[in-house]
Amino acid sequence: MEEGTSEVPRHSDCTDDACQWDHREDCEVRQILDRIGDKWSMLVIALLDNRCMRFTELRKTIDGISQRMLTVTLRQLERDGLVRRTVHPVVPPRVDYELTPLGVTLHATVQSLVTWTETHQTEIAAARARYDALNPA
Amino acid sequence: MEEGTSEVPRHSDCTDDACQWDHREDCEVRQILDRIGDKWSMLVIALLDNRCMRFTELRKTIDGISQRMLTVTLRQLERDGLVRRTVHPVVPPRVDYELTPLGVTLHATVQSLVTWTETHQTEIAAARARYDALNPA
DNA sequence: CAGTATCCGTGTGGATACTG
DNA sequence: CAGTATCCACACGGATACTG
Repeated sequence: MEEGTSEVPRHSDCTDDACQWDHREDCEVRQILDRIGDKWSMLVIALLDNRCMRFTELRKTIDGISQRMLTVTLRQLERDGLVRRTVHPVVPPRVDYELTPLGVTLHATVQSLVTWTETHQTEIAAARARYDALNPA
Repeated sequence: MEEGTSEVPRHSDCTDDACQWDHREDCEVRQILDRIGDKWSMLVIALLDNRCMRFTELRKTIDGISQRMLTVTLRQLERDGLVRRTVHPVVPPRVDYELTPLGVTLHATVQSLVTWTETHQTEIAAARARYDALNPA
């Protein structure tokens, strides 16, 4: 924990305003980006937009997710303050999940990334085809 | 390859406009998001903004990346049409990397995610601390 | 229903050595 | 300098079984 290095360690010769974040392994931005970039978190965030969903409802909607990974993902998102988990003391148990206000703001940002991907997926597919044609296995 | 299911398989009870993409495992959006969400791609995209950089320059700037992973990451980005690789036939070799126009558009989108993270990282840290306090290991 | 617990396969990525 | 080529460790995540 070398907290002594108090300066923001952006790379030394960076003079560009757009280069706002550093690139250390322990960079907090990267910690959070790793969460967002994991296999399932974005799917859950996207689904919970404006909506409250139950565990099984999420499980059925997200194709291919295992019970374990849904639990793990929801716990992480809850820990990060992005999702609120509400347990109803009934039998059988009922647990609702919804975005927190913080989660809602993330959803908007993630949505723009999704939109970018949708907009450009044909270009990317074309680029890949071109590359693969020029670079045989 | 069940191309027969021509309908977009968004979850059946979704009536929300914000729910624009489906959640299948083979969803193209997810393929691309997986690339963007991998360990190093975003770092490279972020660094190449408005700039042309050499291999070693990237290597030195991105803390913790191995030679292998930088090569792999750059090749994937090149294949996706996001980065252009230029080899100068000199000795010793010189290879420059820069964003393509498509890569530039992605950079803008990624940057908004980075900005979100920077803006909210203290909130997330607080939420984690709160959660960890309530949920002992 | 909404989980936990356990086991285990695989892919991602790190370390190291070598090369045009 | 800018890579390839191998080898390998470990975290991620899937399958299965069990439970309050």
